[in-house]
Amino acid sequence: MSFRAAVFGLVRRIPRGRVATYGQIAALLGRPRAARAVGRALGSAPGDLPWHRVVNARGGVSPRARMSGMLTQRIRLAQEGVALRRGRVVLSAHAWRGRGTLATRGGLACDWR
DNA sequence: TGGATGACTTAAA
DNA sequence: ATTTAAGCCATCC
Repeated sequence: MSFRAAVFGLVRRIPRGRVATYGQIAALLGRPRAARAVGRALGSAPGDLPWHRVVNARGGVSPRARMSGMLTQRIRLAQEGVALRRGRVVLSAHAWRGRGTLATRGGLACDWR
């Protein structure tokens, strides 16, 4: 399975009203330093993928070529109850804890602060 | 095969 | 709080 497919699979497990960071996704996939690649993968995500639930380490909507995407992301997040305070998601309140995400491989604790 | 490309991240200034 | 610089990486061409 390609890294990309794995990313999609994991993103689909993020519950409504919750968000994950690029780094978190990468870590959960066993590639703690592939955060950047995660973002790149989302660039070509299927239309039904809840890509809007992925934000950067600071809880903000990462800048991108087209502004429309950022707008959509903010709107979609708001629609499911994820509010942005000063332009950032309050991770302490909406961060996805991804428990049991990788029951198979051990020692993959998502390390975030 | 090799280099370019970002929806990243962290450390430092 | 902001900005810069430098790693890091799966894809794409």
